[in-house]
Amino acid sequence: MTPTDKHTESKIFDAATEIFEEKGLAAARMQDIADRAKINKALLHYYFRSKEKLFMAVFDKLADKVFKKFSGIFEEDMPFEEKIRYFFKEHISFLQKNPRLPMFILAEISRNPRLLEKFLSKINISNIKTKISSDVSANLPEEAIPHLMVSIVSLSVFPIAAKPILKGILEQAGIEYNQFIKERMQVAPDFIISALKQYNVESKNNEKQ
Amino acid sequence: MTPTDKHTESKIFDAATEIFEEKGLAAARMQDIADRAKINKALLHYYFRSKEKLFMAVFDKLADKVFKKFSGIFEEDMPFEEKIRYFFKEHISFLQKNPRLPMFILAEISRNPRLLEKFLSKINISNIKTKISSDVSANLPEEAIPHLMVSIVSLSVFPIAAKPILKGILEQAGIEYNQFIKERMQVAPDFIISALKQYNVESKNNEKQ
DNA sequence: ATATGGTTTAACCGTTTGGTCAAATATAAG
DNA sequence: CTTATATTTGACCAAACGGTTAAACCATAT
Repeated sequence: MTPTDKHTESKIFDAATEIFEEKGLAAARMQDIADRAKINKALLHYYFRSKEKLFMAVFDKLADKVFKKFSGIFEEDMPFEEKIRYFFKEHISFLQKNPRLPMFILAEISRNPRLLEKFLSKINISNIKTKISSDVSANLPEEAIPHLMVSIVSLSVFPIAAKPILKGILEQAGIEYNQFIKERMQVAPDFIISALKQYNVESKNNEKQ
Repeated sequence: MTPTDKHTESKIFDAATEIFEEKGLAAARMQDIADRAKINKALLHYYFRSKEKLFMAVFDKLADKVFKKFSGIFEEDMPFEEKIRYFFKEHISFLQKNPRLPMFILAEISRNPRLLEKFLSKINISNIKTKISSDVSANLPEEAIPHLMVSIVSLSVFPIAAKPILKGILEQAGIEYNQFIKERMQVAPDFIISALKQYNVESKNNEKQ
C-alpha cells in the first residue's frame, strides 16, 4: 500500500463518519459522502465494498471510542467522590467535543438491534460493576449499584444527547446551553454525592432504631 | 366492511405512526405503511398529500401526546416530595406504554431542526418553571431550578429512551429490564429527594458560619 | 521506455422510491 | 334507476439510489 492509499481511505472514513453521525444510516447518501471526501463515488465501493460495510466500519470505530472513554475513567485510583467528579468532567467535555455521538449510537442501535451485539461485545460490564462496587460497597447495598450507575449515565449522557431540544428549551428561558452544560460538570456530581450522603444518613438512622 | 371498521384515514394514521416510530422518517417506506394499513399505496397520497405531510401529522400528534403528559403532571396540587414521586410513577409508566416515543422525538428533532420549532411551540416552559419554582423556592435558589428540572427529566427519560442498549447491558449482568424499570419508579424519586435534603443540610450549615 | 499493478474516474445499470392518473367501485342524492 | 360525488385501485412514471464496469491514470520496478 502506498501512502496515498491510507490518505484516501481515511478521507472517505472521516467523511462517512460526519455524514452518518449527522443523518443516520438510512438518510445518509453515498454521493454525499463522496462529495464531502472530494472523491468519486466509485471509490467508496473500491475501499469499502458496500454502504453497509462502510457504515459498520464507522459504527465500530465510534462505539469503540465511546467505550474506551467510558470504561477508562473508572480505572483511575482515587476516592469515590473525586472519581464521580472526574467522571463528569471527563465525560461531559468528551461528549461536548462529540455532541452527535451519543444520539447516533442510541438511535442506530434502537433501529437495528444487531448493532447492539457489536456494541455489547466491547463492554465488560461486570468489570466496571466490580470497580464501582469496591468503591461504594461500604456505603451502598449490592442491589443499588446498577441503579446508581444508570443514574450517573443518565445525568451525564441525556443533556448532551438531547442537545437540540434542550438548547431550544433553555434559550426560551434565557439560558445559554454551553454555559448550562459547563455548570452541569459541577452540579451533576454534587447532586449524586448529596444523594449518596443522604442515603448514608438515612441508613444510619435506621440502624439506630 | 363492517361499520365497526376504523375509517381509512385513521387506519393510515395508526399504521404510519407505528412505522415512523419503528424506523424513523428516512427509513420508513410508504409501501410499508400502506401494507400495514391494508390499503393501496395511492390512498396514502389521497388522504395525506406527501410522505412529509403524513410524517408531520404523526410527529405533531406524538409531540402533543408527550407534551400533555409532561406538563399535566405538575398541575396537580400536592406537596413537592409527593409530586416528584407522582411524576416518576406517571411518567415512567406512560413511557413504558410508549417505549419508542422518546427516542423517536429526540432522534427526529436532532436530524431535522425544523421539527424543534413545532415541538417548542407547544411548550410554555416558563409556566412549568414557575410552578416548580413556587414549590421549592423556599429550599432552592432560583438558578438551581433548571438544573433540577433537567436532572429529573434525564433520570426519567434516559432509561426508557436507551431501552435496547440498557436492556442488553442489564441482561449481561443478570438483571431483568422490566423489573429494573419498575424499581426505578421508587429509586429515582428517592435519589432526587435525598439530594435535595442533603442540599438543605449543607446550605443550613453554611448559614451558620 | 515500458510493463506492471494499484488507484481513480465517467458513464452506466437495475432497482427502489415517492408520487401520479385514469379507470373502477362504492355511496348517496334526486 | 340515474346521476353526482367520494373513495379505492392497478398501472405507471421520473428521479434517486446503491452499485458496477471498462477505461484512464499514475507511481514504481525492471
